[in-house]
Amino acid sequence: MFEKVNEANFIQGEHSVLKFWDENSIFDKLREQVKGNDRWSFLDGPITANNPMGVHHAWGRTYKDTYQRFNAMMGKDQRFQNGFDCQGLWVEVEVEKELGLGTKTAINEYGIDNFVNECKKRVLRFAARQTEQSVRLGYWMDWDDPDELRKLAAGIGTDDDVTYKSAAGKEETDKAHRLVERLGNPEWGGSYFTFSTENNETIWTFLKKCFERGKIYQGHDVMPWSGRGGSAYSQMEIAEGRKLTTHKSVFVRFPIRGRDNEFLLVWTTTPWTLTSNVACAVNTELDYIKLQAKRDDAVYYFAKDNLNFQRLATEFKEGFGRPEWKWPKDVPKLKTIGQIFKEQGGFEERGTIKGAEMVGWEYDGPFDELLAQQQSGGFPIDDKLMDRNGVSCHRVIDGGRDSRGNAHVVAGEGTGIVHTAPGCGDIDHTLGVVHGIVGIAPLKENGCYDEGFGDFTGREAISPDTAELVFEKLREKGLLVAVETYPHIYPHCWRTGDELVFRLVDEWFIDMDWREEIKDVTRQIRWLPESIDGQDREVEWLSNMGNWMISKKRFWGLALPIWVNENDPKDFEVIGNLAELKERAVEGWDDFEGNTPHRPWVDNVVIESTKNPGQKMHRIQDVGNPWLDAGIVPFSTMHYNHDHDEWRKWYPADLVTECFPGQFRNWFYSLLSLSTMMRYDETDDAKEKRPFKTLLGHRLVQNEQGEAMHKSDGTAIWFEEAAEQLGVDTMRWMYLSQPPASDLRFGTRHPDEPVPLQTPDGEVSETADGFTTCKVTSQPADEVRRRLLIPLWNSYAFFVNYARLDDFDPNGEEVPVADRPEIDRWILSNLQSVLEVAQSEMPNYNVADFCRAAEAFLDDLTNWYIRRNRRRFWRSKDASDTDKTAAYQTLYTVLVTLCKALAPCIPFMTERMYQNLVTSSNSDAPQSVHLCDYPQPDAELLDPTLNTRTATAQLVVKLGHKLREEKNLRVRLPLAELQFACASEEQRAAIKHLSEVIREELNIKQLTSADNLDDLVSYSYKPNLKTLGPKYGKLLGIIRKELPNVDGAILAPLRNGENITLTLNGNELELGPDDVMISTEQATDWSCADENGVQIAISTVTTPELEREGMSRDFVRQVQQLRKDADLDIQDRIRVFFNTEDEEVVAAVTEWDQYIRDETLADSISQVDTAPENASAVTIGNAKARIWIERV
RNA sequence: GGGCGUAUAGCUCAGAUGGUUAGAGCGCAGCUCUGAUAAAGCUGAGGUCCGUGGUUCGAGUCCACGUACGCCCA
Repeated sequence: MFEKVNEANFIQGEHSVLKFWDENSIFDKLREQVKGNDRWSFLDGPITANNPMGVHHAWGRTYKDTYQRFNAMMGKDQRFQNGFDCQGLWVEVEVEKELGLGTKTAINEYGIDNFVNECKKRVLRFAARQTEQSVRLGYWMDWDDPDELRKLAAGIGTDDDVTYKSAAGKEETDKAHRLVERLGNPEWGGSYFTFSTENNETIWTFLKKCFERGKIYQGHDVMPWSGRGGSAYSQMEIAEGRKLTTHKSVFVRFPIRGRDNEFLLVWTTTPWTLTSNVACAVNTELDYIKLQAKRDDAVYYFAKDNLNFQRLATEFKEGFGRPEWKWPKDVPKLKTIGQIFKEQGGFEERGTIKGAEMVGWEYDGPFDELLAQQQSGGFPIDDKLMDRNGVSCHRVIDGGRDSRGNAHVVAGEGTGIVHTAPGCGDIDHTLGVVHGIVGIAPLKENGCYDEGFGDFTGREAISPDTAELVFEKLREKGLLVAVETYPHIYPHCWRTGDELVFRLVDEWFIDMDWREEIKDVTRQIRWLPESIDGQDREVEWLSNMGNWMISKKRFWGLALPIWVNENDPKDFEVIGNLAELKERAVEGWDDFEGNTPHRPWVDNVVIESTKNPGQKMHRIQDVGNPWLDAGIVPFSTMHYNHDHDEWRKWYPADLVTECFPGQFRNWFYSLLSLSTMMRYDETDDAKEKRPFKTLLGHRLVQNEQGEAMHKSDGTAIWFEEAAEQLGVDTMRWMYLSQPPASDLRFGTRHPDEPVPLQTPDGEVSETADGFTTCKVTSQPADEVRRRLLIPLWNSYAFFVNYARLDDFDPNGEEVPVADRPEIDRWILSNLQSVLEVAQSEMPNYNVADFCRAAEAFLDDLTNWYIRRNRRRFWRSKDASDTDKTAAYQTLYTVLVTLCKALAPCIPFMTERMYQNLVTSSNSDAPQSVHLCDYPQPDAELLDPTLNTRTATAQLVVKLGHKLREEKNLRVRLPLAELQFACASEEQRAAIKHLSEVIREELNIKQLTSADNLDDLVSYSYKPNLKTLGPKYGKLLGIIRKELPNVDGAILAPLRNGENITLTLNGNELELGPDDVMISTEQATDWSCADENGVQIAISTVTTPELEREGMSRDFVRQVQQLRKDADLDIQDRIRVFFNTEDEEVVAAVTEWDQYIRDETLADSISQVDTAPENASAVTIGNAKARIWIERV
């Protein structure tokens, strides 16, 4: 027996389903059920376990869950392994904040071991949080118990033994860090953690292969550097951190040696680098102006084109290329150089010279008194350049061209004379090497000036005070020409927001000269959605990227397995795994053993050089780029190193899905590169090297206005806020039905409106992380509920509540489908079509199209099938009523099948429905909808003619409604006749076949088929331009104008398919039936319409008999409303009373007494002289009446 | 600065191959229907199809230039 269905209470229902799954271990049963079957391999991209989840994380996770659930219902064995990204600067930054440590020095003082332990703890804590949130989303993965993870977090850094219970239920007792390094291993199950020893060691394997191919090298280069972070940034990281900012830029003059009162005019946006100026670069082909200032007769040289160049004119008008990068309000428009000199007293032009003539000029630098400028060999000292120093190198050089042939020095923004500081700039550094000039690298790791820079020593480069000091000193020396505020896009640290500086560093790189191999692999992969051209984007990145900087001078991350000879920096080796390290170790192994291969523990293991026996090698202090951690997972999590056969089973993954903006140069890139290298010595087939077969990308989650949501201004929606206010099934459908190539406008958070959330543990007013929970509104969510969830629930409730009254037994003998009415066969046929879509689109990772088909089906179900069939369900019970049984069986089949088909998408609601519909009456059925087989379309039930036939009837009904509307004839008023004519015999047959349905829907007494409706309509004729255009060309204008005026009698043969000839404005034309389009207009007493070859006319004449019948239906309608208002049960009987002064109403009620009583379950209808106060005033026909009811 | 893409109703977007009166959903207004429905149906208002020129009998559609916006790369 079904349980009565009440209001949906979606969110409460979700919590009860979670409980049901948990108590009955449904997910475990699913895994058991598919174990050993054919495989479907999904590879999860690790989520950064550093913060709680927001709604933007839930989109991808919904895809992951839905495709896994679908494949599980299709019987596929899977790994179900979630991943957490654990290592890297982003964790360090948060832990630094927690601990109040601002600098690397502070971390060193705190103790690297303590700090690294805190990082591990933070990762474990947030992994626990994200696990809880994911479970709430209904995301089925092999989760660790969050409390077990928290237990491990608490144990890290203590000497206490911890007993940990793994996801697979195994218990193990050990020191916390020794347990933690093994998380995600095959015996324990659970999520993978990129800080695991398996993961780190597999990266060592990768780096060793790179080393064997000679791709690892140490670079001595100027790189973007974060002073606070104490670290260089790779190309990928810089791309994430570009911001619009303003700097004080400065025009400065350098006195030319040997020329009296003549200067190079130089401009820079980074005044701090002037301390380290070594040379000036010009473009040899450019014209340089010689300009004499009136104020002091000084002569300046700079590019001629720059004199009146409107600097940043476009940017002033239009901003810097992104909506949020408008010109800053408080920054004035930039002046031209000419204007600057005019304001300073005017100038005279004294001719021009070519840049080439200036090359070789020597000049005095602005800070030649600094020790660093005077030190032989530069700063730091370069042994090969001991014969020169900064001061002696000051001369004009040729800026040259880059690899694409573009000049480094161009006219425009600056002065055409580029201040060159090889210790402070990328191109500068290259130029320095080419021209054999010394470098001066002023900054230490912390971003402050080193010794040797006078008053600057110890100052922070990016501090505005430093720039002021530079200006002050230049002013004293008479070198300052002008200072201005200059807006530009400048690289910033992507996490801390700090400005980056350029600094000479030693970092480790992978030479990416094997990029063609990676491109070949990229081309073997299917990139979805097709519209975003993912493959092209990836290939383009691979073509343009530079060598991969993999080192970072930080603390928490992969310990790069590079050991360097202490006597010879060129002698280094890469170690491929811990066993190899143990074998090679000559010192420090015993202290290290038992710790994870992280800093600081691994740092003290010393090995002996192979090339130089007897010499010791130490590990470099750097940690690795975190994208190595995420890129190795197709190998590490599938046990490449320890169980190659197992790995072979799951590699390559069938699917990877992530939010794509940014990932082409991050995770996708690292996956492809690492996989290509890992397999280089195993296969030559690019297909065999691909880490995944298909990539499904999706775009970003935005607010309802289409703007980015930010944590900082309170517009980012926390996962719980949405889950407990909108419902998770709702959210999932929003994600799944959204085209992945477009941003999802999710909803709006109202940071000023705190609301408490109802949870199973009671009401909460903040998230577990301490954020106040605020109101979230979402029109898209409302629409999903209105379009999908509510109608589905109501269909289900309708079925169950009537089935209960009738004691319907779902296990009873089936009425053969062939014996059921057409409408039953129609909805069953439509159901098969939906299943066909599921079977074609779900394996194609196109769930959105399936969602669309399901919504369209649900619309047919509620607004046609159920509405049309209500009477079959509510008529009185009769055991031999096979038609009624057929109705129940049909709707039951539809609901149960739909439940299964939608289960991967909306797992909660379908489970609730399934439990009541199926398991309540069938103990043999699978215990959960998610343990069912995914429904397959049944070809026998699929009948396309049913669909077109019904569509034709629906079309007639639609046209009929339209005509009633136009003539203001309400549907309750019966009309006498509808005539129809059709273009095809098929349509005529369909309408005849379903004439009963049409009559009921339109409340029309009689349907008449006609060959044509000529007597009821007149025709109008229009030219068919598509056929006439090619024939008559320019005459078309005349034809269009004149054809409607031609006598209808002349054109009539066209309607019978005959050709005609006519003369228009002296032009003789021959017209065929295809050349003219004919439309209908109506005659008196009839109203006509046509569409798709179906033409109908309804009689608009009413009679007193029809009016009275219409009034009786009005009366019924009003009584039903009263029943509803009184909250009566559908089987309650009533007595009806009415009061009116209109005789027609009395006549109608008397005439239709039996009908009204049947329809309203009324025992009696009585006319009463006076109505009580609360009687309802209604309109019956055109008359007034008051009616009221009493329950019997 | 280079490359790619987009521009259609208040909002989100459809509109092969050029063709008559440019559509849908949401929102808005009105009407209708309703013993499951927080529904549904119909009608209506609302358009400089970014601008300018061109090709054509005919351009939202093709071409050129311009403008704005987005993405990628410097």
